[in-house]
Amino acid sequence: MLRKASGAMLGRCESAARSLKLLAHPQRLRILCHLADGEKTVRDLEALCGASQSLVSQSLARMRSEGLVACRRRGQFVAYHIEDPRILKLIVSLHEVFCPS
Amino acid sequence: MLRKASGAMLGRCESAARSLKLLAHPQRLRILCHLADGEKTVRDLEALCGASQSLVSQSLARMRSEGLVACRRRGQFVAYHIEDPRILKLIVSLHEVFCPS
DNA sequence: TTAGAATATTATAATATTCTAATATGTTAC
DNA sequence: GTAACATATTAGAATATTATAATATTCTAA
Repeated sequence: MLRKASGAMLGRCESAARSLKLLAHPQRLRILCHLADGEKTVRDLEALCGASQSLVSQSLARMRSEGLVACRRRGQFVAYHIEDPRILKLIVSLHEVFCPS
Repeated sequence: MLRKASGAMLGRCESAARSLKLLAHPQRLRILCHLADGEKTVRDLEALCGASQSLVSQSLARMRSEGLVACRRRGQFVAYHIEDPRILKLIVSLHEVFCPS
């Protein structure tokens, strides 16, 4: 018994895919994994991920514009955290699935 | 306390990102959601997703080449199913996160 | 206010992805 | 065999993504 996909399903897949696209990149995924561990500054993330300042900043900007992360200034630094609780849940799931202990 | 990302983490992010890239597309995500519901033929998926034969077949081929799905011939048809149990888990997680009941 | 460090932005070349159309292959029924 | 249907593959234009380099902004300390 095949039911045509509902409009709701189409929309949810669009939306989920848009978020997933941001996770589907090694650099951004690494950033999110580190943020899942707690707030980090751009500088921290550069060091943790071994990526250039520009790339880290661009990655964060893109994820910020989609509401995945948010930031606040801490003195000289800008500290980022995961803003969307759904993304945090996904990172946890990804860890369970891809990082068996 | 910042620890540099381990080599293992780098590798796992690469691998997870490679899989996620295949989920991060509305058309392919729809296909996977339908397959999570049970085996489907290419023809079924064309109808369910409202996509062209070529596109559905290409999408399936790409996911097949990465081991996400597998297929078997059923008479005149070819029926696909989710092959990688990790992908099935992810689809379930995505449903929990993006499709609140 | 100036220097220097941290972050953001912009432009761009290189590369990858997506979708469509055309064609090929495989299967069943006759 | 051939017709008709199901699936796969190929080629290609349109578009999107990525990483680097260069520059701009924002803050702090002196």
